[in-house]
Amino acid sequence: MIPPAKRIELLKVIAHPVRIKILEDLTQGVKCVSDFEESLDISQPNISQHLSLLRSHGSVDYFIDGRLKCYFLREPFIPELLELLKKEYDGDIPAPACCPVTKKGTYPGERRR
Amino acid sequence: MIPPAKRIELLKVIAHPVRIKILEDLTQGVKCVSDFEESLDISQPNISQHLSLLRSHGSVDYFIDGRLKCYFLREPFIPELLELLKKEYDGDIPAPACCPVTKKGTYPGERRR
DNA sequence: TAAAAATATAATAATGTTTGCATATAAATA
DNA sequence: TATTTATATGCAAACATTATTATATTTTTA
Repeated sequence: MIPPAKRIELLKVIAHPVRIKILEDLTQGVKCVSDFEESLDISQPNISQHLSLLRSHGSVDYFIDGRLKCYFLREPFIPELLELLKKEYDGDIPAPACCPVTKKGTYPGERRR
Repeated sequence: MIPPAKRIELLKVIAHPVRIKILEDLTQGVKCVSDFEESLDISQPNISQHLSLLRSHGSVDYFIDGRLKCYFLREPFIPELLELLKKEYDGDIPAPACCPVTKKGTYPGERRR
């Protein structure tokens, strides 16, 4: 079964260094826009744009409190993805023992890298 | 700790419907380019382009057997990601009980959505 | 009520991604 | 050796993403 288009879209939206950082920050708790101004070193409008994109994809939402907007994580897929991103692996998947098992059958050429 | 730039780059490369499908196919075993021609419904040059991008990021590699190129998964992060992508969640993360806990202190405005 | 603070929006330029198409390469076969 | 098969490459057009700048909106405070 192939992951549905929506989930792939979401993945694409998340896959940006600034947005990853925003989401990482949000796993620590609620943050308002000016908090991100401290941790992100990009302009305020740019932060708002990234937040707006994340919100439009349901990744985050906010409460309004006075003149602050207090953002929080909404999409349960995200914390697990962030965990996976940090995971370390030792070595690659081993190359398959022999090839090819394919619709075309086996070809006579010498196998090599 | 923030996932390093390389891993985010990789995520971005993976986050494309065709490439997800290619990687899904490869979790089933070795595939050559013409196998993808059957399962993907895009042109052969386009398939080669996607494979080439995946290879340049270390996601896949191939053996040559005759005139076939037999692609296989190389990046151990990928199978786990594909699993996670298929995972279902029921409902969003619950909104935090109260806000805001921020550098600016608590603002007097009424909290609301 | 005017000014300040916090955030958002719009327009734009720069950049990057994706695909389509034509062509190239390399190996196998006739 | 000419043809066919399998795959790759190069280039350009279409499209999407990103950051920047200026400005707008909303709320609070003076």
